[in-house]
Amino acid sequence: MGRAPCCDKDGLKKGPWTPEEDQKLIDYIQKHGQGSWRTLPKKAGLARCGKSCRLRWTNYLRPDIKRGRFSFEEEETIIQLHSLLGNKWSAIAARLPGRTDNEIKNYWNTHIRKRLLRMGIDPVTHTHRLDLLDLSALLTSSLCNPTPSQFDLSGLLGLEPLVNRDLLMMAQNLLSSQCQNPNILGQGLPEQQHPTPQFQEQLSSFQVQQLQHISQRLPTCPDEAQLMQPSADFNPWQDIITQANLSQNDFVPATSVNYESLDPSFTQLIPTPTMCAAQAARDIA
DNA sequence: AAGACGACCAACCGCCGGTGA
DNA sequence: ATCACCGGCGGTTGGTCGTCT
Repeated sequence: MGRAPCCDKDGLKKGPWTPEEDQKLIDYIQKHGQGSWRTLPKKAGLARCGKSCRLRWTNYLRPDIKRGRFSFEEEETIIQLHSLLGNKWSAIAARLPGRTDNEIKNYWNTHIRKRLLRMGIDPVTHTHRLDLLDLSALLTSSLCNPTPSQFDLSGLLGLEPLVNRDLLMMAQNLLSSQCQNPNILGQGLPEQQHPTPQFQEQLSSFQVQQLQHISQRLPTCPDEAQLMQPSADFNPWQDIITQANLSQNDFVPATSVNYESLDPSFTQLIPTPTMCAAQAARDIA
């Protein structure tokens, strides 16, 4: 049983602050300084709880607050600090003069987090994800340029603990179409490895044209700089995630992959998701 | 024109740690 | 050692506004 909320008493106002309330708070703090939040509202003539006053002051009324859009430098700083500190918003805010923890938290959740996801970066671990195009790259290289040993699909099953099984099946399905040799892929799989009817339905809406479309939009001969910096408004993984109606839970962070458990021919293709995507696009084209 | 939808963000909520009685 | 109080923190909510259909 937690403590009762500090402002559940009758008569205390909640919700948005009016300009008059703001002015009362500013006047009081300019005259007496901040602190003693519990008693401040009464002294300042405000029908608010102390907590509400403190929040209003620290997040909005403080004179040293910098308003307006975050600069590119600030954004980069937030990303770097978040990779070190995690969701320690107050610690991050302490290193960004004029910005509040609440503002940074909001900005992270509404802008940066989404941008990282679009770039194929896990916003929690700050690492690239092992995702569908990683798999497609692995499969493409292994199956479309086959040697007898690479035709053995048993090695692919080693990926199964790492990736949603349906996702693995989808990758196989995609590439079986691309390789125009679906029989190869169907061989050697135990019955339980085949996708559920429900998932097959999903697959039907996610056809090879989509991947071809994506491959056309990738640079044909990307240099390393381009590979490492996917365009902000285009991310092939996001397209695929959207098309296939997948969720984040269908993926595992690349850092959690046990590379040693994989066939060497796969691990050499893993370096970055972007590299894999470009390789897959080249192979398909 | 209007309703649906999503993005944004101020504000709230519950919890935690520090402190003093 | 225990309890109450206080300030602070991170997660979540809900109102507002712009865009889309």
